[in-house]
Amino acid sequence: MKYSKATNYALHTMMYMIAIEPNSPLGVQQLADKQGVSPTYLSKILTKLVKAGLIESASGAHGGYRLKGKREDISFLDIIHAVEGTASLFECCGSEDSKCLIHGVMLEAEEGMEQHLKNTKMIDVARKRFSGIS
Amino acid sequence: MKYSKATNYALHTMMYMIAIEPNSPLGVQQLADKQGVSPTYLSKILTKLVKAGLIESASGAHGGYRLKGKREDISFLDIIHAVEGTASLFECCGSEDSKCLIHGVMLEAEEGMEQHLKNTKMIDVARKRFSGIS
DNA sequence: TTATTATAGACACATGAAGTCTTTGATTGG
DNA sequence: CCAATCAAAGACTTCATGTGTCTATAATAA
Repeated sequence: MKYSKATNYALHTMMYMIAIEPNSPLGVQQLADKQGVSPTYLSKILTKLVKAGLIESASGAHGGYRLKGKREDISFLDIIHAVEGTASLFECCGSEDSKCLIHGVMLEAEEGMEQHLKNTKMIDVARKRFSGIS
Repeated sequence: MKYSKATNYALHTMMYMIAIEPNSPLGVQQLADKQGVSPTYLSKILTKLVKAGLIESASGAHGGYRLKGKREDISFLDIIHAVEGTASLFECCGSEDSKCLIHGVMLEAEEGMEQHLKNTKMIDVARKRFSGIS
């Protein structure tokens, strides 16, 4: 029961892209260097963010990744859902959800966490302070 | 990023033990039958609950597992921590926590979930309704 | 002493995370 | 058109963990 490292990479990469002002495409090589991770691995993660509609990609020379849509709207939950998926954290007695009170409590708790991740926008954190990539 | 099946088994077993009134020892065979899981596997899970101080065990004939302490105090979080451990769900830039704002947000979100699991007592759910084991 | 019951550990298996490598496809610049 | 650049996709490896099973050991009651 842990968030994957991929989620960590995705959050830091998105934080960087949101924090810097110019919205020109960034190469995966450059982004990977900042986190000490291989470019090919990071590209697999970023592709998930592309498919989720958070960023867009451009092939060819001077291509790379760029924010898509309004940077103010992107929440922590958007990125986490893109990487981890949207399935519930708790599976109970074979998807007969409504009857199981235990399942209900677990879902409420999970919603409590997601609510905070949904309300917290990346840009709010980016504005507080941005020192490099950490 | 999912809760283990072991947590599910632990929650249902504890819910059963809290719901039934007589506090006589229950054998693992009996408890395992209700959930369709092997006794030896369930015993490994219950041993964690013993070490966490939630229940106590007795060997020998007419032995088994029994609630320890006050049944009203046991929360969902107690059981989850006993099975899953108490480590944070999110690991960031090498445990240099305080500086990373992303880590801070993730911790706050996790605390939101834990708060709900801590405030919800097993007995509250047990009193609502208890139909068999689900 | 024997039957019963929990505990512990070794073991096997499946799954998913984490990462590498290679090929393909798209785009730009000359 | 050609070559360089860059993302996308898939096969593959490795490792850790969850999920069990099985057996032996220890404790307790009749």
